[in-house]
Amino acid sequence: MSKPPNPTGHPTLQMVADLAKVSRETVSHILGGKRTDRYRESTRRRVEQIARDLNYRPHRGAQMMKSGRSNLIAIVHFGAGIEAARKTNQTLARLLQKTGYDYLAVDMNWHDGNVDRTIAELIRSRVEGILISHIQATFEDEHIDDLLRAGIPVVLVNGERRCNAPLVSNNATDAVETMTDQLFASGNRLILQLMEGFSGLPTSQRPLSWSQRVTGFQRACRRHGTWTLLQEEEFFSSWPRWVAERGSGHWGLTVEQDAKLYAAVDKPVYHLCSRLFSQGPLPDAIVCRNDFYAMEAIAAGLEHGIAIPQDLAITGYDNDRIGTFPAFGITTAEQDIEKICAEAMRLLLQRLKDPQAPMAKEVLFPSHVILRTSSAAEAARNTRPTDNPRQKSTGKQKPV
Amino acid sequence: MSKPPNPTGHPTLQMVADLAKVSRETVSHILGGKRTDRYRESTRRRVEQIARDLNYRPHRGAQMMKSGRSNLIAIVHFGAGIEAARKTNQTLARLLQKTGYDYLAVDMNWHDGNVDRTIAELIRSRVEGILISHIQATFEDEHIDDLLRAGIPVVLVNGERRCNAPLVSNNATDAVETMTDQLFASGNRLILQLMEGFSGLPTSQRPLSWSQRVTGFQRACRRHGTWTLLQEEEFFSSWPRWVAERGSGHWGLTVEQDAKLYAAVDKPVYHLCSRLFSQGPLPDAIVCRNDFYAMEAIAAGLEHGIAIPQDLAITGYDNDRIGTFPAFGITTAEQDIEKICAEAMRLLLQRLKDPQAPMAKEVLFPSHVILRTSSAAEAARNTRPTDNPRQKSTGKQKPV
DNA sequence: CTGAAAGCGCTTACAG
DNA sequence: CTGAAAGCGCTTACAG
Repeated sequence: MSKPPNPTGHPTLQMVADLAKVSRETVSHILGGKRTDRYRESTRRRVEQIARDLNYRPHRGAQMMKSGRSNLIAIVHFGAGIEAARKTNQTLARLLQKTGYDYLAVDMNWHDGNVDRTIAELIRSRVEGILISHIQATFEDEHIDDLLRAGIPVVLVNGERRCNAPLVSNNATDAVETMTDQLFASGNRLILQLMEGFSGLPTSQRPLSWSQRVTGFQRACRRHGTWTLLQEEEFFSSWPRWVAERGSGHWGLTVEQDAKLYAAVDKPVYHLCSRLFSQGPLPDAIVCRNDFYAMEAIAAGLEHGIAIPQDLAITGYDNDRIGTFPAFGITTAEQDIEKICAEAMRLLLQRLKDPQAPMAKEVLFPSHVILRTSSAAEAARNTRPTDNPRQKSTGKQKPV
Repeated sequence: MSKPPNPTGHPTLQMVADLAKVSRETVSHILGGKRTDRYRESTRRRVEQIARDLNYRPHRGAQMMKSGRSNLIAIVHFGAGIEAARKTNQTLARLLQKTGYDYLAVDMNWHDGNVDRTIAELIRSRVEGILISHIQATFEDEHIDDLLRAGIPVVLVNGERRCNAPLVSNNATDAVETMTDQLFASGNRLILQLMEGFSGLPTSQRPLSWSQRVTGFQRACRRHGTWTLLQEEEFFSSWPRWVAERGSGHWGLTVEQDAKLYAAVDKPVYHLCSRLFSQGPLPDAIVCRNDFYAMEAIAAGLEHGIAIPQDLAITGYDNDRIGTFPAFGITTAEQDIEKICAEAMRLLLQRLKDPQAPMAKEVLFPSHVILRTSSAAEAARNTRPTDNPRQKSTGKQKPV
């Protein structure tokens, strides 16, 4: 039976069927690519042509309801200000396309921090699985549990641990250890690592990315000398003593900054470095959490006439585009995003196929160190006048 | 009649109704917040409690189908590598939440450049309206028409024009004119503007953001002296002559770079500047398309021992975070993203309410110039040794 | 104040 | 090879 156009004006399967003089079922089969052998070539072509002419698109809601599934996997992310996060999301999307699933992108930064609302929405959309990329603190264990209770499997990609969901991520430990090793090997004796702090929280409960970086740094420091953990204020008050001891050994200091300062877009590393650079003396090197923060240190250095790496070596993490300019040449580490995403996808698909299957709780892939000029690890640095806090330099990079 | 849990395991309205000993309709009304006055307080509370206990979420597909609408507006964007784009998307999302619509975020960068597939998906999801943020060349007039033909209104936000869809954007003309004016007023005589080229395309058909920037630059140049448009190779071959004429007037040159080079993440401005800085002589100032490219010029300058602004002034656009560090201090312009997004939203809602209503084709909001140190517009520059291409500098910023 | 019924647009198992 | 029928999970207009 023919029908008038529906209120939203979108053509329906019925309209295509009427025009083609076949039943709706036939159209559904032909357009869905199922049982195409059952129909005459001429029928098939007629139906396809009419669907095209009408600009017919199946109604996703109706398909979902009838087939009992959404065919949808959600990629939940938290903005994409960091290049590595952007690449992760894109890679996940690309891999997902090959699986035949459609995907829903959910940017938590667009949701006014209302995690509950987002979760309700994901369940409402009946997504069949969820990949959470670079999870942030606002997304807590209970939120994951809400999803799992709704029968939706969750895999965490490249971020922190959460109870009851497997995590596939990079392991920064070895890369940071290698970079720190190189710094000591190049003759640096007093090295700072700048990290966000979590006052009160026992070290064992710190986020994974924090522990990895600190552990890597710590290992290299202990191999060459001594490692110490300091709060920012402790650091500034004890700094002259560390400098005085520089000659007598190798020292690595992890400095914890105020977590709130660090999380806000408030240039925590720039501020610490500015204070340090203007009162001096300088450390030999600074190990930063990522390239973004390394750039803050470089900017502070430029402002205070401190040349990288002549006066001070710097390392980052994540291989951001900004670090590739020779003027900055940030020594960094690159994650194997392709492998990480592929493994995350594999775990999710496996769980979708068999919800009971045993599954790894955590899979970590090592990162690859990229040596550039900022760490001066390639060409050992010249002897330098030490402990001159305000020494000027040319601002010109040594040719590589 | 009671039912077994459905295959996907999600609780249904029926289950809530059964447990509450009421009909499905009652549950629908109560949970939907409609006609709450019709039911006893006790019924309402019982139903709500049971829904919560079951973790019931309505099936979006079923709601869509029954109500005949999706209540969904899509925000289509193209990655968010640029901070201004990120802010635009977030602002749109925030404003959308106030309207009662849900939204669907579609990142075109996740779609392997397959615009047709994305459009099919948007129609399939029966979105009721679409906001396209920072539209790129791959999304063409015909794509917009496909959406309009499906009865879905489209509003373009902060990007380029497309036939048949209104555009709400910023107008860079005045801001670029102001920045260029300031450069001339500070004593600069030979100024370059670096832009992506569109070889063959008549100037009138260039993208809006191109025309605005070039027009603004042109106006300031014409007021102070002469303006010329050059292709990159023409520029390099004629450069010595321009330098020779510097003393005799004020000159503005817009240099068109290879569009493909410019679009790819291949540091076009960095490469041009490196070539220019290594062969010299220097211009007095360079006007860049945005802060991102201004940073490329600064990086090239640092590499070649050219200090900003002592040896060369630079301006950008879009007020990116990187430009706020005193070491870079990029003079820039900031869009009124809040106003732009609010107006775009207004247009879309108006069209949704009345598809026939007459509507502005284009609404442009001026940008606000932010003077920083890179343009040396605040403190007139010192007299400088001209035409010394490899002159070294301290790399240290003048204190502001 | 409450409930029975119709139906949105599809897909699939089944009958012919 | 093709079609009639059932039904997914909701909402709404309507009857009581």
